[in-house]
Amino acid sequence: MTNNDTKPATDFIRSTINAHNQSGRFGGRVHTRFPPEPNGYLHIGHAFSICLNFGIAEEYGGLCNLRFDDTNPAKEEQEYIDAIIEDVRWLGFDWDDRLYFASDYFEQLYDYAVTLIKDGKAYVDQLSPDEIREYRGTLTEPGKNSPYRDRPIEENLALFEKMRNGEFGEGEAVLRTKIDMASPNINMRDPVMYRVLHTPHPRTGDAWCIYPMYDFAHGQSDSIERVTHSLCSLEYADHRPLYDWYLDALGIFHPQQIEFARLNLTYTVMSKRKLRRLVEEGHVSGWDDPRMPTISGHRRRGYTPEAIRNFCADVGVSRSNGVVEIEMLEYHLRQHLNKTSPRVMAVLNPLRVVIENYPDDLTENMEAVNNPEDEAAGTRKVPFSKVLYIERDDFMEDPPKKFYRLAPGREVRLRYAYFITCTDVIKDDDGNIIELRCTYDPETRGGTAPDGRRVKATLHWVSAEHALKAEARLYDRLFTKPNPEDDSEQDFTAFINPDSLEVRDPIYVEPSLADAQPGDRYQFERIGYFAVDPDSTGDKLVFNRTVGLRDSWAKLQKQKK
RNA sequence: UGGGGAGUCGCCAAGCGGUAAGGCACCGGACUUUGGAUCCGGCAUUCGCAGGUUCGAAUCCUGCCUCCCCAGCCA
Repeated sequence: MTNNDTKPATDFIRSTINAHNQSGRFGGRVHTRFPPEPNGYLHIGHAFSICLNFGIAEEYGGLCNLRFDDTNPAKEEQEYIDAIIEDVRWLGFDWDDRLYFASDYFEQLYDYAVTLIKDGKAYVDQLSPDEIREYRGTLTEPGKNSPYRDRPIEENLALFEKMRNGEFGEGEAVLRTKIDMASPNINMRDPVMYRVLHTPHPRTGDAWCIYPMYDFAHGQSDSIERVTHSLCSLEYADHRPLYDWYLDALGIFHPQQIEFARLNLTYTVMSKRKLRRLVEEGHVSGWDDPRMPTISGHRRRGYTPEAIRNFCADVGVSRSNGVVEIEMLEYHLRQHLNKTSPRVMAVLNPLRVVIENYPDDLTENMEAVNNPEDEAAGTRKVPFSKVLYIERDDFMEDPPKKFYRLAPGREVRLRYAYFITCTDVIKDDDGNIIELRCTYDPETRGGTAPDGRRVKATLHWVSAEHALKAEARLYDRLFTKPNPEDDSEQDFTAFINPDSLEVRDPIYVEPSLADAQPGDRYQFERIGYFAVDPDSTGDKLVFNRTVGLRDSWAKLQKQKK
């Protein structure tokens, strides 16, 4: 299929794991985890990490946990937890009963903190947030010790307990690790372990008013879960010394953190903050707007989990920051949809055609193939009659070179039906073409001429009398620039594509679609792949264009411009 | 200017001292009852730059350049 088969599984992560397996560091065990913070919806960048974590575990016969990094109740919500679970599952991954939350470990984490205090490795600092920042120093200047740094252990113990008991307001006290205020790595300058937050937590409610920081929670959570390989993105490389420091200081099971470059895509944005803005500022209809790079947006748009997984595997992991062209994702999308989507005929921009020599009251049911890529998909009947709709783009009164479709006097094939020849063009008073008159050759039923003559084009069509009216939502890229975040002058919203959504209503689709259900995917022949939107009602279907078919005629046109 | 990472075709990415995989994109051509799909062919004398080591370097050494990340009581 793709280079998946040929690509040697020797990227730097797998090499490291192989080395561990050789040395026996983890006894040949491979256990990973996907650790989202429930503060927003998952996007395709997360899908990359999900595929990596679950994929590697599977490859090595290991396990992957789903663990929420819910240590900041100020930003986290149950709604996001639910959505994330649904998205990871939809992508096709399973964590059995290993659904965990960092908040499940709050008591244990608290005990770990007490241990560090008792070992003289942590202290309660009562410097203000501003003072802490000042004391931290800068990138080029060392920081200096807090005046509270050398408090007696007993005092720290008492103070930390007071923090837990709610005797401090937010910003009045924090628990810090005693490491090195002069470290060239800022993360090692007495990092904060706990802060006071008088905010109820989605899961622990008001049981706590102090919450562990990421650095103090993540590694210990990995350790508690016996995770062997803690895969994270590049920006955490600077945190690895701290990750290791806590585990060593506590003397507990020590997983290996490995960092990789996250996935970026052209023509979109990938930060939760920016995605949230798109939603909150109304640039899109919601987190699951089909133009969003969220998993839920892709799902609604008609993407398949397989397409996303194949894409992620094909991109590969590395440590270099890059931006993958959206075309590569679309390639995998078409690749999978082509094999799995039933074909159907739909006319998006109708032009009425009357077959003058066809009987007025006759309806023939033409046999059509459901999926030429999959014989098991079978066939169906499509009604044909005297009055039809074809695509406006499939006719030109004065066709240029290389335009093979219908034109005055020209004969083409109507897919699965007859050869027709255009005999007349009907226009309104303004000169707009409103109807075509054609004749058909009864000998060509099914699409082949007994005399062996050929036509250059095959058009899709729909019977006017039998067609169903529906709505089509045609999506284009959300941004006009490949890297909308690149501009130093303008906000990324300045590059939102004003034409990213075009609604066509009505469109005409063949009657076999009458029972289509939300989520069903089809290929509208010669046009593209479409998925039924949840907005569909009993009497009106709404189709989202997932992605267009490759179109060499359109490409030719583009080149001319 | 401190620390951490990265620089191989337009994009992603193999390569780990023996003379530049693969995929996407692009360009040709074949085939075609989707101008779809499929198939065939083309597409880096060169690996950020400059030196050096070596019979031989993208791979080793030295220096330089560029880009990304870090100064949240965010993750």
